[in-house]
Amino acid sequence: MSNGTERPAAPAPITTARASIRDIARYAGVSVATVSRVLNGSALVKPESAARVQRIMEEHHYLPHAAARSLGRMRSETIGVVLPDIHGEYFSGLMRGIDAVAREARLHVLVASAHGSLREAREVTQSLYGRIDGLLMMLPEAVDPNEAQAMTCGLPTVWMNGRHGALEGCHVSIDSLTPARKLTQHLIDGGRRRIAFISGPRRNMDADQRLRAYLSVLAEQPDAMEPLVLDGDFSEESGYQAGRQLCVQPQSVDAIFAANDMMALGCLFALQEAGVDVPGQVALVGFDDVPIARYVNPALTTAGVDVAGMGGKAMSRLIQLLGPEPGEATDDVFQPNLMIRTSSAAVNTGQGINAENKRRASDQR
Amino acid sequence: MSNGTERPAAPAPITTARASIRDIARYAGVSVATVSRVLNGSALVKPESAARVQRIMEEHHYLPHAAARSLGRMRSETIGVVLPDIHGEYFSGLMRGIDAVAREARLHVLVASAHGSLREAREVTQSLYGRIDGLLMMLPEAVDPNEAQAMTCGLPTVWMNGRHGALEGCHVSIDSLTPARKLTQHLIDGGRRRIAFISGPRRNMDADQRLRAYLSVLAEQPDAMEPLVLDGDFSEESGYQAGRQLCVQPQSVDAIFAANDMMALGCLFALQEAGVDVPGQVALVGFDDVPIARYVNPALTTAGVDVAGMGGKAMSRLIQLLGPEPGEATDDVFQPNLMIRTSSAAVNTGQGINAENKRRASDQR
DNA sequence: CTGTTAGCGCATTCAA
DNA sequence: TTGAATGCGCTAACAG
Repeated sequence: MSNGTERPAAPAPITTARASIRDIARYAGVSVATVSRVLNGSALVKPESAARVQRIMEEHHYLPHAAARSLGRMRSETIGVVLPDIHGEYFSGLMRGIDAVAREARLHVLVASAHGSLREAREVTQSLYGRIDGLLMMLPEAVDPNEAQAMTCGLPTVWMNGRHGALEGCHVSIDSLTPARKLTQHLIDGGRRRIAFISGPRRNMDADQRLRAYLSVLAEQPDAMEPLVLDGDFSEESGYQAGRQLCVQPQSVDAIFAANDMMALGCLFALQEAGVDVPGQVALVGFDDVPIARYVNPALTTAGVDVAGMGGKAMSRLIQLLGPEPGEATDDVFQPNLMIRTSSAAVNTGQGINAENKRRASDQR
Repeated sequence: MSNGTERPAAPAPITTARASIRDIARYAGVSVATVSRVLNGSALVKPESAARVQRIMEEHHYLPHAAARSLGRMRSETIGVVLPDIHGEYFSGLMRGIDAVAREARLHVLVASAHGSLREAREVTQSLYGRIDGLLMMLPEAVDPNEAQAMTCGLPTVWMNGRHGALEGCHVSIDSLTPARKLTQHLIDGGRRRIAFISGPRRNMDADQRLRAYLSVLAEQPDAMEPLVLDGDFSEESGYQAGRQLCVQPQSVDAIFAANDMMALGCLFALQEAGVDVPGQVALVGFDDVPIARYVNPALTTAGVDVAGMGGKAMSRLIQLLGPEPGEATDDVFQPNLMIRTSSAAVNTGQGINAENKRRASDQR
């Protein structure tokens, strides 16, 4: 490419190796520095020169080489996003929020999934070094703060969803504890006492908070039954299975708290298949407020989590971190709103309650 | 950083500017080339030297700088993925498929959304130049083939979902036409004649194929009603609205074909809210087979689209394109499987059919 | 097996 | 307002 010493006229075919800044400089009859200046919008260029350079660049379909530029200015204008996995509405919502803010700041986004593994998270993050200016991190599970700190490779980092021990730095997260407590309490307030819980993935920090909230509220409620926890993994399939399992002896339970909406929906369909009336016989609540939650029948009570908002906030914070005024460590916590809908209507207002359930609920109130 | 001339002992704190390859070379008492060799696993290094270099690298938390490496070898080990937008299961499924293959090949993934705009797709792609080795492209709408070609910036590209005119190059897509025809025919075979269609976004290539399939099958069916197309945009909300609209005069329609599942689900919930029996009074089919489709009640008939599979295939093809044997232009078309479920059960087997519908359906068969 | 040398494409002093 | 020179961190011949 471009070893000629004269100024060729024909624009390079765009499928071929592209012109470099030197070629443009030569064609335009200026120095490389000048081309670099117009590239970066420097004011110290004579308008005519600038125009000529511009024209030549267009004629040759010139594009600056990002890697070279990165190396020169030690900045890639790219942010790395490391996530536990790539699944469903949660992932897409997060990415949408991140992308919206990144685009505004003309930043690129490099996504990497840890595939649920801490080791992979570490590896992938290291291989990002030199390719990104900052990091948005969400680990599949809690780790030692030193370990977490080491994983950033010294890059400016905003942690999402969950503090790792006493880890310093900037955090953005969604509180699960409070709304999960409220949801459990809401079921109790509705006259439910025999509440089952469908858990999320083991070691997942959100799932864990939700479970703990459920357990703690039950513990404070003397006339509630012993906790009943069914295994789930956040998939509708696992919710469906849990629902079927509960249908074997539906009388033993009058409410179900699923750790996320997809499982709640799977569970709902299992219950309906078995002819169990929701919320008449069994109340049901989820977590996340996925778009479909309000459309199902009965509409699903849940906690409205603004994942996109959190992603956007994380990106904003990171951008500030990269700027001249990084500021102190921050910790932004998003509070979900409770979306009380039909699936958790109180027993005395529910329809089609069978006598036994009704009696028991009244007895215990 | 690293201007010393001797060999310091203390490992650099990882929060500080990191050591470069030169520093490591100096500390290890070898040349930069040797360090580079162990970095790239060259066999031409004496084991002892390699071990020593390895140790020094670890002690200093050395990480090679990706941008520098990119520049040196003119390869970034990164793939750019340009998508029309970042929404829902479709996006996450696609990314999951892409990521799975990319990870195997130790490639990074840079995502960029065009936010529905062709202009933005062009801009973002250009700004990716020098940062990526290849491109996975999915445009928000069909464009002129030259235009499309120009947008690649000469980068090896695999096009996803939809050929732009006579554009050459590698394509991977999912056929919507055939399954959409089959779904329409399936409704007719089930005794339905008054079939409405809920459309997707204007100019979307998939949505367009599905609509055309619906129209063409109806045109071939002399005793079917005139096409009735309601506007939608692929969101459950728009499906819900369309469903409500249809409920105003439910007798006028005995089947609904929604251009995707989310709209079908929104529509289903609107119908149920209005007390319309599905599939008794109205049959319903969607497209995509989102995870939830099989769990709703009645389970949704749809076309099973393997987006993750398509994404993975696109990535595989691109990897080949980047290798020593790029091969000829290819065109892989994925055929969705029809998932016939309860929501489209034939009229004579449906339950709770009202007399009027039953009569009409029989008359027309 | 190892070191020396010369880039990769661009940004950025420092002079002019 | 411009150009020449130097360097970013690493790779890749080539010579030893």
